[in-house]
Amino acid sequence: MHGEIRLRYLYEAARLGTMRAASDELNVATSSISRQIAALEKELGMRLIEGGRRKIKLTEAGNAAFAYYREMQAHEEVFLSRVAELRSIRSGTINLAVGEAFISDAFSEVLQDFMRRYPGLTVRVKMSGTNDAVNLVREDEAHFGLIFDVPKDPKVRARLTLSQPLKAIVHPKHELAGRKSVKLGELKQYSIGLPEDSFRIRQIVREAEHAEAVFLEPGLIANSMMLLKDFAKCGRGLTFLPEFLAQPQLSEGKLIAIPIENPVMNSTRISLITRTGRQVPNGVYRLMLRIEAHLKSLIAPTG
Amino acid sequence: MHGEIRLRYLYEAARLGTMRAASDELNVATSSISRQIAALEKELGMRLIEGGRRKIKLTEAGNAAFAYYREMQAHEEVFLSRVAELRSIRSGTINLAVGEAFISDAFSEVLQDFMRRYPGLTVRVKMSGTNDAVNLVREDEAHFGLIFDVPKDPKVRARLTLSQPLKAIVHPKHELAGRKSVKLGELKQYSIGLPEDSFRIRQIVREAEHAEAVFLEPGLIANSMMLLKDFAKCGRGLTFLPEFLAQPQLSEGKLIAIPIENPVMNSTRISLITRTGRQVPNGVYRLMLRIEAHLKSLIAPTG
DNA sequence: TAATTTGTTGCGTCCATTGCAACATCCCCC
DNA sequence: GGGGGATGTTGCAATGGACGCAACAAATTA
Repeated sequence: MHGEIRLRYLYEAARLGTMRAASDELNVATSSISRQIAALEKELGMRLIEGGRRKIKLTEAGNAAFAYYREMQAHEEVFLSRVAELRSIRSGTINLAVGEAFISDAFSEVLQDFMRRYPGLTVRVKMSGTNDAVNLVREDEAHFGLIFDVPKDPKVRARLTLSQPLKAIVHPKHELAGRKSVKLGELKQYSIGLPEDSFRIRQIVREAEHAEAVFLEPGLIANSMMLLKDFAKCGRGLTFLPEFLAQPQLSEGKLIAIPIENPVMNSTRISLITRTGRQVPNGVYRLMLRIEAHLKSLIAPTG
Repeated sequence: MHGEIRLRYLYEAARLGTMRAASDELNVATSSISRQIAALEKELGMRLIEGGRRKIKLTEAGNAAFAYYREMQAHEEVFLSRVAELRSIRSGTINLAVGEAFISDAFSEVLQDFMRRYPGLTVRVKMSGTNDAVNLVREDEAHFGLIFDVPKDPKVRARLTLSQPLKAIVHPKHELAGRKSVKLGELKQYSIGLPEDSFRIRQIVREAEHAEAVFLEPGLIANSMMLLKDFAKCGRGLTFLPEFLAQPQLSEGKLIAIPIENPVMNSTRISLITRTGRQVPNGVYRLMLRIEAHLKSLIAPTG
């Protein structure tokens, strides 16, 4: 039934007592009111108003229609206000896909700062491997993504790409601490912490190993960057991380980053990606700008 | 917004994944789908589907619209089934206005028998004075009414009118029990039970008293016919009731009805009334027929 | 009973929705 | 990497429903 107007007319007529009052209120001819109500009655196969009287009085079916319309009205109102909320960035959900390498103190600080500024916004962060993150972005499951790589998929575009070599991260008192750079082969003798196979970092390390025909035996395999960082921080061994991930500790001198003489490890980049051609909501756009600024400020002075 | 179709199209398109599938499902041109969705987006001032992709993917606002439509759909379904129920007499409410004189065992038996036959129907009985009952019928607050009178209001029509004189009701062992008839004046010496002033019966009795210049002092004033009947039944005194109200006891010989030699008391009638020109629902009509039959069967053999 | 108000019906008009067709774009598969 | 198929979008004409005006019937009020 396409009886939205029909119901509306019935409702107003019943509410105001006469069709003419309703027609006045709605700025339509009385005949329309009469016709639409009649049509609705025909459609439902029942009388909705008591016949043969002047003032409008609803039958039981009429009352049901009346109540139904009012309820529908309330729901519509809720819906519209929800849309209005969404339109004015004050509400909504931002879906964010971040690759393995981004969960750091500084990053969550940026996030929390943003959320403090837009209290109505919900930011949902999905941490996953780089590949998964790309998929999430391509399928519009995430508004944008942060990955430790540069996208090859044509459906995914990088808004920002920053060079971010993998470096050897060690404790200041570590044997290698003073070195300006190291070769991959030299590291065999040290205790090494590496992420799981599913992590892009691990794959890159593997590529580098392969290129130099070196095989590194990790002493620690973890699925948490934090854990690997802590592993280095307590001096037990070294790990490979993009510099920005260890930024605060590097500044404070609690950790040291040593460049690695290997083309693969040095050509890595991080990207902020969106689906090609996608127009993101306002709130999402702001968070994107914020994160871009953060990444630039973090990386520019360093590398 | 007259966006019922718009929402429907959006819903189907989202549900089926493509506009074409939706157009196929809905038997409309794909262009309509596209246009209506675009119109809805313009109306709401937001994008509802993710742009620049093949398969339809809803934005957050789109999801809100989707959920809204589904909910609305559910409500409509409920409404329609409610109407269907009402249409097939199986459900609904019958509003019944009965005057003072009708609350008897036999009457409630008829009612209960009817309700047993139509379990979905709700019968709401409003007992009141005759005047109130007439008003309820005139204002469509009651589908029909049973009154101890004949209506004078042109807006109210009597479907059935039966003569039903007020008689003196006494116990078989009462002093008057053997009499074929009595005059009003003779009753002064007996204990009499009468209803309250608001009852039509009382008014009629008062008219009769006035006509014969007699004043009856009631020993019992009650607002319950049942109570008055019991008053007579236990032999304490007499009361005035229309015969049919004491029917079962009269048949069983537990009470005796004595005609009164007074034109006012003998010209009283009961009526089944409806509002002039009103077309009553099917269920109501059946109950009406049932009650008419009951009244006729009750009264015809007696008088 | 006359006057006023209210709901209903006939007829011509207007606007939204539709279908068809051409087009731009995208995706898949060879 | 290039065609073939599918998808969404836009232009144009046609259809149909809602509308307004006006005359009418019914009912309430004076």
